[in-house]
Amino acid sequence: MPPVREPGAGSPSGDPPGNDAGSDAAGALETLGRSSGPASLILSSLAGGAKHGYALTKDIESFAGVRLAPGTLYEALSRLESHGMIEAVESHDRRRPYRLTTTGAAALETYLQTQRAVAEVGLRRLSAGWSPA
Amino acid sequence: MPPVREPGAGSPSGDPPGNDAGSDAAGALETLGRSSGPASLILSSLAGGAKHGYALTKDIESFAGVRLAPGTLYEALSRLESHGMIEAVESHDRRRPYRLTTTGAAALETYLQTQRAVAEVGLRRLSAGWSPA
DNA sequence: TACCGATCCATCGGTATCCGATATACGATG
DNA sequence: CATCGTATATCGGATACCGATGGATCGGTA
Repeated sequence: MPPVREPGAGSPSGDPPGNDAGSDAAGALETLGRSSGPASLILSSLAGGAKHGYALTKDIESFAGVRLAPGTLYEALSRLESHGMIEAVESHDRRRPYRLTTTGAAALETYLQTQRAVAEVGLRRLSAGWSPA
Repeated sequence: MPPVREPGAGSPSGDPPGNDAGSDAAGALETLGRSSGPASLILSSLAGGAKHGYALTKDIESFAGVRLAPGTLYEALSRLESHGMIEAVESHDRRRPYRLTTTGAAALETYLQTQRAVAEVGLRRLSAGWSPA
């Protein structure tokens, strides 16, 4: 994904139409889930330490206020694993914990920075007054 | 949506002021689109002024690096309109401009604040070191 | 004039994401 | 010993999202 820029700082036609190569971590995250909704929540949760599915559900609910349905959770989990963003941890009881990989951490960081920047653009526009000119 | 809180970690700057929205505007936004991907982008774009569909596509691409497919755009547009988040503006030429409503602006603000806070939780966890303890 | 690329709106079919319900099973608590 | 919280997994349904397609209009230029 190209860097976030706010128009007005004069960049006439700087955007190359050719899309990003897709080989970088941020692009990869975006292919996981249409809007990376559950995926980024799971990765953020695992950034706080390895957890199994049920613990993820509760952690995500506490820090984001979102309760992921079981289907959503396990599907996203296996998708993330097959993309090398997370990996399973050995266990002998019922639980199947997952851990963030280096790839996953890098992808998450880039993604969250973009998310935050985009949110700030919106908030800035709102406080500048959106009423009809 | 419940307030965002990070368990066990002090929040130095991620200080959401007493932001109980009072209305369920934020919750309503979340029902639009699975993860409010395109919807929040459209609303953020309109927060910068009324625009028609094509202009939205280009604006969103410039500030978020995301190109919305036509189908996605017009579907989201009519969904947002039917939920009272945006409204059509009179026009006599080809263009069909839309404008943010008060409801839409309120929902967007709450949503973006949550988004930013959630992103900051993830980033904080990442910089605290996610490697296995 | 004739052409052509950029602008502008809209619909359709396919697909994967997301969800809720359901099934199974273990451990503690009453 | 019944019930609740923990814990994982799968299935079917709904639909958001996407890409392709199809027009129509406008401005520039050869």
